[in-house]
Amino acid sequence: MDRDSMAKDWDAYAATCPTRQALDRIADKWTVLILGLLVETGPMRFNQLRREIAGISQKMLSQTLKSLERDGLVTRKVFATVPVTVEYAVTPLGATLAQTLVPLRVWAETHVERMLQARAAYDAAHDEAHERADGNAPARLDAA
Amino acid sequence: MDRDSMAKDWDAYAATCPTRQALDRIADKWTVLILGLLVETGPMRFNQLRREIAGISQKMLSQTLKSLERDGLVTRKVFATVPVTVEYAVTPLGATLAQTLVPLRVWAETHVERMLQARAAYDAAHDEAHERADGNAPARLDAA
DNA sequence: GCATCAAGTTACCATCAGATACCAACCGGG
DNA sequence: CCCGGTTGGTATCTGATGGTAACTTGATGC
Repeated sequence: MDRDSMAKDWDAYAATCPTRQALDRIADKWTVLILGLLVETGPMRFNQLRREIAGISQKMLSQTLKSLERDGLVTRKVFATVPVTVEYAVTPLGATLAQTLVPLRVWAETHVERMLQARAAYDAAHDEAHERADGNAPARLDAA
Repeated sequence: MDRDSMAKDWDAYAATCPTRQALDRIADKWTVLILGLLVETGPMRFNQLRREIAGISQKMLSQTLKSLERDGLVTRKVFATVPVTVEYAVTPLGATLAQTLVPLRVWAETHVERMLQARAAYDAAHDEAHERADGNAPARLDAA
């Protein structure tokens, strides 16, 4: 009855909880972009994904896709066509994840300007403090 | 009207877009846990965070907090108490981010079992294919 | 004088991400 | 016939990154 129907107190704040590893996998730049694309565009081929996600390397793409497939978030379908074709698609489980990942990408696109402003202000304050503290490097100690 | 209220075509799928770096920072295990904790518990001190987030090292905590402060997502307040006390709190901007990060942690806690099942199935299929390269192998269709 | 707590920093090492090159099958052109 | 181009990867090398543990600073207490 209560074998696995109930969440058994999974806690991402516990070091050894599998949730920690899961979070590490899903809270990932490439995962956000890949799942977001697959969910919005539908099934895609390997090189199609690679072209759409500018700047991703084959290694990271294939590696991330393999992880996602292993965790049941995407499916991989091979077509024995002329040059072999491989199609990736999100699973229902992956779709539920994508629904929480897409807002993350949207947040980034929406608030990146504010972050850049904050960063510039922080750096300016730091440069100022650095310059007025001393014009030269006083802490020139030998490496112990 | 549209001085900076309008997003100027930021695109996380473009390799050089700052959104990519922003996404890399916010789509991070420790960022999810730190912001989630600060938003739910309120301002916290350094070692308090360290104790609550089991398994995080001082290095990663201070590093992540410094990034978050630089990007205007948390504030750092130093109290000149007996042993110096430092309090971290989320900014309004950080709070908006936390609202999209918390569901991510919740998703992980909710669906980790399904992921573990999928992973076990995937690994079993792989081990099977690896150990027995004969007979009634279902994944032996490609005949490579 | 020594240990202790707070909040870090630093050194060191294992792992990882990124760039590049290569592979295998197939096809079209010269 | 050989060259280059397509698909979907793997292999290699290197610089960046994450984790572990030790050291720092500064006051407090025994």
